[in-house]
Amino acid sequence: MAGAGLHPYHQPWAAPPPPPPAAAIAVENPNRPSSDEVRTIFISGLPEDVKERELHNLLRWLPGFEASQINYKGEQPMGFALFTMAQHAMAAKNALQDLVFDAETKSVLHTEMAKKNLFVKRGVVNDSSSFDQSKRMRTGGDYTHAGYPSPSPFHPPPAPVWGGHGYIAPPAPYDPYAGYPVAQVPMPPPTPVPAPSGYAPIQNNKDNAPCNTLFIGNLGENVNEEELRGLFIVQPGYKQMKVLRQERNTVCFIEFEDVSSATVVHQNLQGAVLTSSGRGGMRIQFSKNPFGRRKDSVNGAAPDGNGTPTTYQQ
DNA sequence: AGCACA
Repeated sequence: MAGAGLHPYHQPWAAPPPPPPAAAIAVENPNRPSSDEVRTIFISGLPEDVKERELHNLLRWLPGFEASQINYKGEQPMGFALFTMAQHAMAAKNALQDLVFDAETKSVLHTEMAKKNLFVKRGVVNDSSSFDQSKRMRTGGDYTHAGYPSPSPFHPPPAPVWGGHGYIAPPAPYDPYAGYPVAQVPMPPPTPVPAPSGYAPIQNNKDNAPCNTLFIGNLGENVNEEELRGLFIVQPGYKQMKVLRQERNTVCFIEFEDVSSATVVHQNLQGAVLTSSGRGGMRIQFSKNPFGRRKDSVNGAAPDGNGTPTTYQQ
C-alpha cells in the first residue's frame, strides 16, 4: 500500500513524559504538573489581525488547555497557550503544527514548546471552588449586594472567563475529549493511516455551529469512496459516513461520537487532498443538521393546554 | 458552493 507514509498529524505522539524524579513523586500529586515543567506552547504564523478570541476558540478544544494569550508587540503576533501538563502541550503542539489557520491570508501555524510557561493572572486555573470576587469579570453583571453571604454553590459560568489579558479556560468539570489521543501511556505507533496526499489551502468562509457531524465538500465527482472512508474511519470518534453524489459534486457527511472529536477532525483534515479527487483540498464544515434521528419527540414541548405544564424555569 | 438520513 502506498499510503503508509507519515501523516503530518499522526506522528506518534512523541516524547513520552520523562519520569519525574522519585523524590517528587512522593510529595506531588501526579495529576499536577511538576512546577518546573514547561507546559506552554509558542505559536507563530498567526495572521496579523488575529484576535485572542480566535486563538482561544481554536485551542479550547484541546485536552488540558488552560489559557492562551497573544503578544502583539513584535512584527508578528506571538501566541502562547498553557496546558495542564507537558504531554498536553506536546500533543497540542503536534496537532497544531502546520495547521492552516486562515486560508485567506495563507497563514500556517508553526508551533514550538515555549521557553517558559505562560504566566496566568491569579486565580482561576487550579481551584474550581474559588470564585474570585475581588476581580470583577466583565461577564458578570449582577454584583449588587456587597455582603454576599454564601459562596455560590454552583459552578462558575460556563463562558470563558476574562482574565483581563489573555483568555483563560474554565476548569473542565468533565472530560469532553474522549477519543483525542493524549500520550498518558506510551502509545503504539498509530495504525497505518491512509494519509492524504497533501493539504491545500481552502476557503471556508461560512460554517455552521459545531456539531457532531461534518460536511465534506469540494470532493471531485469521481472521488474514490474507499479512499474517503479510509481517511475518516481511523479518526478518533468516527461513527459513520454517508456519501452523496450530486450532479458535478460529491459531498459527504461524517458522524462522530461527539462535537469534540468532530472538531478535532474539522481542524486537522481541513484542506486534505485525496488523490482520487481531482479537486484540491476538501472543504470541511460542520453539518447544518447533525446526523441522527429526527426530532423524536421525547415528550418534548408538551402541547399547551393539556396536563403537562411547560416548565420553563431558568 | 453543493447539506441527507431518520
